[in-house]
Amino acid sequence: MEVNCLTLKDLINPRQPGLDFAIEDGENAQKENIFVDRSRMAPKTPIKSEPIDLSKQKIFTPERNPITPVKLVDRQQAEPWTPTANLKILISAASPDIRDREKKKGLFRPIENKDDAFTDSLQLDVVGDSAVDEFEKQRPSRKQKSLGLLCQKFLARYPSYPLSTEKTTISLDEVAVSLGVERRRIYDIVNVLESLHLVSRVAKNQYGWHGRHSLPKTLRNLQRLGEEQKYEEQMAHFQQKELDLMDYKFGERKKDGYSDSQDQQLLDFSEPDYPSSSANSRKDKSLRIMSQKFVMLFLVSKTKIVTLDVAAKILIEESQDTPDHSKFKNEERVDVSASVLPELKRETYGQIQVCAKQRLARHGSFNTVEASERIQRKVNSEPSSPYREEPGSGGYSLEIGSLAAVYRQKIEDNSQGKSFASKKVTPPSSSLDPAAPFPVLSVDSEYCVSPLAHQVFSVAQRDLQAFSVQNGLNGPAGVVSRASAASDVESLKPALLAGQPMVYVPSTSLFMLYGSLQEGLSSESASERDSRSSEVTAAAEQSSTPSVQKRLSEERKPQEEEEPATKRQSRDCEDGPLSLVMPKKPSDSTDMASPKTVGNGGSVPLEDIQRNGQLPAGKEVLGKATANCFVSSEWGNPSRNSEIEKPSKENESTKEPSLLQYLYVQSPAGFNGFNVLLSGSQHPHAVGPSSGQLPSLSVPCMVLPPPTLGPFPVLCSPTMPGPVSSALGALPNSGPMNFGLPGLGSTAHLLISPAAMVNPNSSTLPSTDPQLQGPHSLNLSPVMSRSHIIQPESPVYGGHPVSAVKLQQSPAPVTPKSIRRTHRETFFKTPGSLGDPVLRRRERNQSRNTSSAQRRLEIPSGGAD
DNA sequence: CTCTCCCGCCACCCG
DNA sequence: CGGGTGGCGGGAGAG
Repeated sequence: MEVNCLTLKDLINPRQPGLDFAIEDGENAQKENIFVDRSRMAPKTPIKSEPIDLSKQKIFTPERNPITPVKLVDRQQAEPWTPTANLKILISAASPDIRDREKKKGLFRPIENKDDAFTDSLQLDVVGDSAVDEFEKQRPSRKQKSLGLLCQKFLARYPSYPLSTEKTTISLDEVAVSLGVERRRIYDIVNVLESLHLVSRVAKNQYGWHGRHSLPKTLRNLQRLGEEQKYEEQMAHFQQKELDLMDYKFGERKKDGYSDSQDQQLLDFSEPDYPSSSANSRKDKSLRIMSQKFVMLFLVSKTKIVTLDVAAKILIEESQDTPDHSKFKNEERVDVSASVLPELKRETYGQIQVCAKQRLARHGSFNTVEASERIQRKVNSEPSSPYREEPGSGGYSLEIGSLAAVYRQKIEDNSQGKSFASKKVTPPSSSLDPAAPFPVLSVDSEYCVSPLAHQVFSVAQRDLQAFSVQNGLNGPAGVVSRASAASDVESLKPALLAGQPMVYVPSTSLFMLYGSLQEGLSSESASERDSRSSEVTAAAEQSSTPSVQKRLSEERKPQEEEEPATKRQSRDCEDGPLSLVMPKKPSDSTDMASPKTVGNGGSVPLEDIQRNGQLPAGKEVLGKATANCFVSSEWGNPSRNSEIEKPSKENESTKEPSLLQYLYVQSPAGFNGFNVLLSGSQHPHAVGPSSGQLPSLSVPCMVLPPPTLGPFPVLCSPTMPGPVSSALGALPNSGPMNFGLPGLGSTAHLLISPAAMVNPNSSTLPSTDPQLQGPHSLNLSPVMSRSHIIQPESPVYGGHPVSAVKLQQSPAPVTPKSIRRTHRETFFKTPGSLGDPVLRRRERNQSRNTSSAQRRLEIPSGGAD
């Protein structure tokens, strides 16, 4: 694997999720990634500065958001290598005027693929000529252009949970420009999102961004509709057929079965009358409707496995009105939907494939382990082929059960060999212990925690995957990692298990969907939330050592309860972004998928698990590498939503959204291979007032196990130092979490500090924003007692070396004040959410006052939902 | 070679 | 009638 250090640049420009993932070694994937990175990196200029002028619109913040950079990223991603991407970046970096001009010229549009020439020139300036050549060589592959990625980019531009007060307008043109794609593509995305009510059309060229607030409801409704439609049955029917077909094929028969005729019986129902669908005249509805139906299928599916084939059949049947050829189109529609919702697509797709295969192979029972192995193999073999659904080959996603199995094995293996890592990494057990107050400092000192922020998280979500992959976190089998690495977002497919615990890979979309679902489902009680997570964990269950976790969880609960109001929001954040999704019980009427853990996984007693929600997450993480972020996020989040946003604002205040979201340091000295993820710019900075409030800072950090270690327990360091324990109690997030997997034993622990630590005085951090922004110079807050200089030896991507960062650790105990939720929030937030500049600002302002310590999130009334 | 799905033309419809 | 939308064919690209 390549070394993975994130350079500041990287941090600065949050890459898109998808791309990041790709980073892996996978040949193809890497190529892409690499290029992308380069392009990103190439422009040393503040890439993020401003992506594009979305600003025109009133409230949009998306652009500015840290995430916003996504745009840039997006572009890059979209056209990663292409000069165009660079060009775009440059332009964006450049003054608005320039941008405008460019736009006018229409450079961008053509740009997508074609402008190379033009871009080249530009790029040259910024980047080296050679680079250009390379770029040209590698044009953006189709993958890069995929709808899935595009969709992610799109989503990244907007806050997941926009304040109600704020209205975000989406200008199709702007988006198209910023994403470097044609409008036509944007329509596809918008239509799908519209079907989920994430956006709604306001006027021509104008869509309103609703965010995920209503997503849970929407999903519930869809689920309900799907249930009414009896999609589940249909699916089962078709799936069965599919399997049979496979068998037949092998046997000799051919696909008769497939034919719809038989199936049609099931299909009688009429189209869903989903309100949202603006089924007006025209076909237009098709995409929207198809999307909804597709989602419905997914939601309804107990197995959570939905093959495109099956979906297409069902949906097609429903929409028979259209002529035959239409069928084909419908399939395409489905495909589009799937593309937009990559996770779903992949997952389902892959899963089915796997199952079928297995079945075929073994006529019989499906051995999870074997299955997983196969999958791994496949994944390994074709990491790079994101697109390929791998029709025969397996899927990327694994069932929890299989995943867990593999995972465990891997863990064992790893743990044995790599125990060392765990040793080192794992700081004082005490630290881990929830009860123990917070080892944060110690951790920091030991591990070089940086006072950076949570934004990290958002980034982390995206990048963690990459990290993990790179780092070799792929532990469990590499399966996950590889899969994720595979390239695009798409490759990362979470496996969703319908009633079961889900293993979720953090992909934006999925996150959104699932997170929301959870939220919605369990709207209220934190406890439920916990339970969910616990469920999720189920898969991991065994592994976890509950004791600590339990404690943590216990502590948390109280806290959570304490802060009901906040909870909601926080919850959102938590659930949403973080996610592991576990369908819990749907508190609400519908239980979407949730409710029961079906089972693959686990049978872990919920009780134990509950607290462990984290653990599970951890497991997943292990499994999927990427998961890390999520996990942490969840923990932390209890109250964080609002906060999260706030922080972001703060960043923004500086103006640039924090460029740095987090710093990834590859095994700095002393770490034994552990990589540290520092949150960047998160400071609460808060400007004056707030700063005062926040005396001490702890730095949130994540320690990533060395590549060698596959699975690892995650340690979250609460931002708070000493008081932490209390803090924990107060805030769910705050507590350090230790996730240990039983099997892991020696595995390294990840420390994640959800909350960012702020420096009380901040003197050190004063310029946080700038610093953060500044790619190169980062000052970590003095918080750290010791200063570590971390040099990223090998930059992960482009290899851009990150400038060395010095971390000063200040033993100083962090006071709660310092801690700002902001960090955390950001941390946990999904990329999209993070990005919202506007929110940040507002929140920031609002939040500023909130002193509180720790983590109480005060959510501005408005913010709450 | 097969198959997926991206591109973008151009028709549909709204205003 | 103009322009926003988006259906749908063609073909590039990936396996």
